[in-house]
Amino acid sequence: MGPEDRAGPGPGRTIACQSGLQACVSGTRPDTQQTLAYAQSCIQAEKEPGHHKNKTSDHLQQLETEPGWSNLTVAPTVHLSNVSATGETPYSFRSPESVEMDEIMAAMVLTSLSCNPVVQSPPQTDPGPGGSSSSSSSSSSADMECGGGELSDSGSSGYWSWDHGNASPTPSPSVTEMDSSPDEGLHMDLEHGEELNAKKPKSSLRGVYKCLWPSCGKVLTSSVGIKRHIRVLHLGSGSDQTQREEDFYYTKISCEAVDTSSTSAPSQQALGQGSSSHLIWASCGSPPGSGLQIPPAHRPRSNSSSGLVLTRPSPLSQSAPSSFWQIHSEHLYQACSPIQVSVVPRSQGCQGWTPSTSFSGHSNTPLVKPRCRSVSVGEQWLQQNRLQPMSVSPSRTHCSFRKGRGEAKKCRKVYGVERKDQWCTACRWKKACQRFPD
DNA sequence: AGTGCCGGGAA
DNA sequence: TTCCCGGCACT
Repeated sequence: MGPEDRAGPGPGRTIACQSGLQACVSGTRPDTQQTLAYAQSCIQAEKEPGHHKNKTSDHLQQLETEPGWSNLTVAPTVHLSNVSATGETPYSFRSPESVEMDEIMAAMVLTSLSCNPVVQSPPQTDPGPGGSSSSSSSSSSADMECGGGELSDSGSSGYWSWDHGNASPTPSPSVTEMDSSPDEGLHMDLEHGEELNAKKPKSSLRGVYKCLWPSCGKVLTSSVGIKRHIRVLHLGSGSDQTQREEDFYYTKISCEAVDTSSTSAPSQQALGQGSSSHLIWASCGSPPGSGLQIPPAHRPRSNSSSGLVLTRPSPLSQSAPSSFWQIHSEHLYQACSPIQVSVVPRSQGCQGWTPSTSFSGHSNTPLVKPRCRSVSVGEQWLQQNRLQPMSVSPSRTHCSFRKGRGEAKKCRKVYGVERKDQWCTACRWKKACQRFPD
């Protein structure tokens, strides 16, 4: 209700304007997007004077009555003084030159801010039980959650493409899912992603291809490009085999090509769950991965990626049970076989989720180790939600494998000694289990 | 006996 | 640094 409305052309602008103003007034560093939205909206406002005024005041009233926005009391005030002060002697009063100046100013603001990472701290209180907003809160909390503020549609150039029809900086609906149970989170990632797409018919979906190579987050817009990138930078000029393996190392990410905020949001919300995470877009000025290349010697096993890598299910990960997003997280020990988690019904009691090694036709023989030891979704998930270790995927919660020692099953128990190759590396090395930490 | 993993050592 | 394992604590 709320957010969807706000996502619309008119109200969205107003909200954005308020937020921007509030941020400015409160002295905190304004959120880039909000500020952008503010600038943008003001520009827009000036271009359509009368219309703006009515809408603004109407919407302000509406806002003030909305519980979720009650904390924005400053904003309306400021906004009113700003808008109506100039608004009563409205924009029509202005000369074209002044309008143009404002546009220039706005452009400068955009330019100066667009490169700043978003360090958000809008202390947006919980909208409360009003339910108006699971997603209204998410609209800004998404920004909060994500560390990937540097996301930008067009990188450091400072140019922000903006879909006016979709001008609201409403990030994505999906952040609230972090509060929900982890498993739901996975589901909701998916669902929200779809919802998001459904809600934004205007923005076109575009696929980008992300390099899954550890520590490389290169994102390219063409599969050919990403293949070349992988072949050249990671695989080296190699044999036929390496040429065929390029597919293993990238994944396609669907993202919205137009709307910056919504593009970054779904990824951000996933990213935000991890520490020191970042999503690297190829279009960004300096993708960390681009300068960070792994010497071929480390290729086969090195799995420590410097950040969370967000992927869509690729050929590598399509069998992930319910997760749309894969998270690569850093391992102390290079963890994990390239396993895919799939729930295999087993007759023998509660073995629970049984990772099965089906890595694109690779066998699970320990000798043949695929190059990319990607983290299984389940494991990624566990690691990602290490803070909430008790809640696990349903397939696991069904089974009460709570044994006395510790609380979690370790690789040994889960896979058994006979499948030691599927243990996490730490377990194989008789170290503290990384996959199922206590 | 089975398990988890620390500490240490080999490569 | 990576990998492995003896050995201990614990169940």
